[in-house]
Amino acid sequence: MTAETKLTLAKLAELAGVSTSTASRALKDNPLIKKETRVKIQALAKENNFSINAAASRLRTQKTNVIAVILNLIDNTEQSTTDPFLLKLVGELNQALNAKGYELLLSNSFMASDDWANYFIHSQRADGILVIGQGKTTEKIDRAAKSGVPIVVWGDTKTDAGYPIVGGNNFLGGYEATKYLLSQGAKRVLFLGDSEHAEMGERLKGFMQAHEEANIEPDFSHVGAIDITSKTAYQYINNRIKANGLDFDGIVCVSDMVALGALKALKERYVGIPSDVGIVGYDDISLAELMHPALTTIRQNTQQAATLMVEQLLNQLENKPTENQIVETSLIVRRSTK
Amino acid sequence: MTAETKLTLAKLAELAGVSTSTASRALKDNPLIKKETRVKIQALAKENNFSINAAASRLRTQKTNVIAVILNLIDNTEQSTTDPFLLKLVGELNQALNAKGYELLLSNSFMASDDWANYFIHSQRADGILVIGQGKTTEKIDRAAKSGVPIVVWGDTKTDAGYPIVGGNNFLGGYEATKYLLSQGAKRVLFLGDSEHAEMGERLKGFMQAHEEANIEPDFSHVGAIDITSKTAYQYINNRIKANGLDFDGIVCVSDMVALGALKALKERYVGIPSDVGIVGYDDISLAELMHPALTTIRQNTQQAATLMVEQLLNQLENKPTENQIVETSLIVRRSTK
DNA sequence: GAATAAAATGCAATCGTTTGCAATTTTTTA
DNA sequence: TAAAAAATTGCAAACGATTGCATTTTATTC
Repeated sequence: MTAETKLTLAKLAELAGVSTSTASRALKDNPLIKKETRVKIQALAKENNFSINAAASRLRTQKTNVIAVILNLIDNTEQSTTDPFLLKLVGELNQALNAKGYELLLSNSFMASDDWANYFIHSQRADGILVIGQGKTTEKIDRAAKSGVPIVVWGDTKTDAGYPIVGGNNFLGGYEATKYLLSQGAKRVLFLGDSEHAEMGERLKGFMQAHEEANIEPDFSHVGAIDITSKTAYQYINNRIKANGLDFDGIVCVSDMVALGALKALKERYVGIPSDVGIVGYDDISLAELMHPALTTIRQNTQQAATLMVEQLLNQLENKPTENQIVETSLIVRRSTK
Repeated sequence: MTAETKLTLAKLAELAGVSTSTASRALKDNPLIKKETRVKIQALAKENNFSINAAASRLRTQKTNVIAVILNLIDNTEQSTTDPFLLKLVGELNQALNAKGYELLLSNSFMASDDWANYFIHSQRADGILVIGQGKTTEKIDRAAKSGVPIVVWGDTKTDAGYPIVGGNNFLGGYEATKYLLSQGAKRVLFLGDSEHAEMGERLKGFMQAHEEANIEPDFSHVGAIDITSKTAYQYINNRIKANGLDFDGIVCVSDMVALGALKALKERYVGIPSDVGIVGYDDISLAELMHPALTTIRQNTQQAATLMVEQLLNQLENKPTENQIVETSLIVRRSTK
């Protein structure tokens, strides 16, 4: 029915009785073209459901208006595909990018070969890269950045790298979480998370600092180095109690998911929360307040995070200077702490 | 440093001392080219970090190897950006698409104008469209499909549309959830969800059927028609109890998120779960088993869902026949029911 | 009303690949 | 060893939009 041969700019121009150059300019509202002509062509385009061929346009302009977002998974953990915080961030990035006229190409670090600069940028699939998570090693990121590709990373802002990093104030987050627990009377606080991971390492430092200020010697046996999933947290707490009994009265978790795992293990053993053990999570995912007890946690403003990341990336695309950015972090007190 | 002018196929060919045609074919392992030449050029390409210009390639071949995934949000609900189930599905789709050599362009229904066929396909941004959710009206989907665009929808498979739909067995899910509650002695079961939404409507039918088989007259006052978020569920249960007292002893929820909201409201009022009220969720998101009590729920196999959707889409791209597909659905019994 | 300036439009090259067909080289056959 | 067949390679024309520059049209000035 409507199977006229595909509508191209040339045909549209012909329909309008102008040249393709005029048509092209008219569609972009170029003031070089008489206003009258512009509106006429624009109307015609709308009427005929015309839309510019992106492939051709990209080839010609050397610009794609696409940004690749890479979920930088920690190798074989299933974390990221599932982690609500990261996925939420993806959603926010999508909004933020759209608002600036960009589209979002989603990737994870498994595919897309190892050479991001080539795969995404030189191949003209995208104009820039947003990486979610530093992973355990920043090798790939560094390589891409070194080759001059516009790139922004969500991670630990204390890392001094050749590219802008946007992240929460992890030190402060860890500090406040811990301080709050201690101020409520906790004496033996556990840190649950993998401190080799840069962001988590910062939080651990905050954890230490809070102890120092409270004149409590942080007991390193209380620092649990585990991979960041609820399942492992659950197992860890279970095993620990089995082995040592309840030798702690507070937990600082590196994510709400981890907190949930811990919470479950404790509840199953009838440990009172917050009476026996206080728990503080991290991220403030939407479920945190639905928990019972509702989870005290450190909120990271994902919307702001997305906006800042996109901002920094656009700065690079426009050759403006860039800098690391810190996202608001705040302690949300709920019922899992006294 | 490495700022030689950008490497194109032509230059690579020159380096190798062959024509661009030969180079092009060699890179695709075309048997037309002598094996020896092929490996030589491939090696050279790897060595020089060459990668084909996607824009040019797409223009020439009229194929993008990109699939657009549209989160078809229900207008101004904040649902989808947050809903773990939908985001999980996105993650799985990404994997499934990558496995078939496609990339994933993420969109939500807010942007991308209203004319998907044009915006994504005719403009050569993508080869096909995967829609997550039917929304309240399928208008946009219908329009896109009518214009002959390859499209697959996640939704209610009972809908008879001009395009393949992949979805869970919603009738069965609703049926089993309800039947289980009734079999455990529940007498007044609430259905929590918006039955105007096609998938939810099916679940409601299953709900009815189970009642019929158990010879219990489903009391329509027990069908709560609410928008599907945990917040509204929480409010609904709160208001209801305030108004009517505890006039039910079981809840079938249309999502785990809704179940969590309900759960929270009940717990706050010290309603025993499952002793006073049994709850069954839907989706089996990763948090379901972390709840306390762990949530009985209907699991939908998202991985299978993603695989089937991609399969149906590829069928369309290859002009093979397509059909609606039903994803495995199973009752996972945990502690929120007797 | 002619000359000049300003505004509007069109020409044609270009972006980098792919591919039908023609041309060349190598192998086989008689 | 020449002719025919098979195996390799190269030529050149697309794909559809954008844009510097030239050209035409319209408005302004004297």
